[in-house]
Amino acid sequence: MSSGLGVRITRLTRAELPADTTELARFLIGKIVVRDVPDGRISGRIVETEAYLHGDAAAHSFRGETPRNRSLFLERGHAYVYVSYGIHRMLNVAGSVHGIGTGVLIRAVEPLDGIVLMQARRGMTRITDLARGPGKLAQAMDITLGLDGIDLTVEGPLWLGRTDRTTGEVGVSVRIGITKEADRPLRFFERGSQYVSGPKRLGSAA
DNA sequence: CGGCTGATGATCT
DNA sequence: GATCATCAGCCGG
Repeated sequence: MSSGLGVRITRLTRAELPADTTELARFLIGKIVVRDVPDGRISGRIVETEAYLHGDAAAHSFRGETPRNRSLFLERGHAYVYVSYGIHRMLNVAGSVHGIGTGVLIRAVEPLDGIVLMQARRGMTRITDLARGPGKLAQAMDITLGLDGIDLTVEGPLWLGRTDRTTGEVGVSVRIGITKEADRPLRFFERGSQYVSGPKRLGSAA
């Protein structure tokens, strides 16, 4: 915010997170990602997610645990951050119990706090383009590999919260940018939000 | 806005 | 050596 207090955000507890990964992906719509950096707070309201499940050929965990995807196998509520296409970082929330690899990809947020910081990091000003897409989101919110594996339900540099604002109707579609298991309805988004990525035919605009 | 393409480098086979 | 859970830029409508 440019003046006064930021948005009132309370931290989510692990117990609040649905134990089913698909339910978690839907639950996270309207919740808040908070990134506390030395310069201040960057936060955004989640408007788009995708679930990646156990036994799902599109999931990074499908072929078992490796050094990269290790965090996916942590208990739900931990961060899994990885590098995509050699350049973009992606933020996921692990969704299952220790030893089972599932997760929710956070694809887009509506900027709340720290918009000036996001604009500086993104090198552009248009609010609707700051975090519309997982790579843009990570760049705007300074999501680094150093955050991989941290617990998002405790105090720290990156955590999940909620506000008292009500969430709009949640739409469902197929996931974006994958070829395996591409027909499963595992993408969730807030209908009508201007901050959602992807083609309009998937319902991203109203 | 939709469609296409090249960039880019970590990861795993 | 192949494979990407993407993006910016460019083009046409």
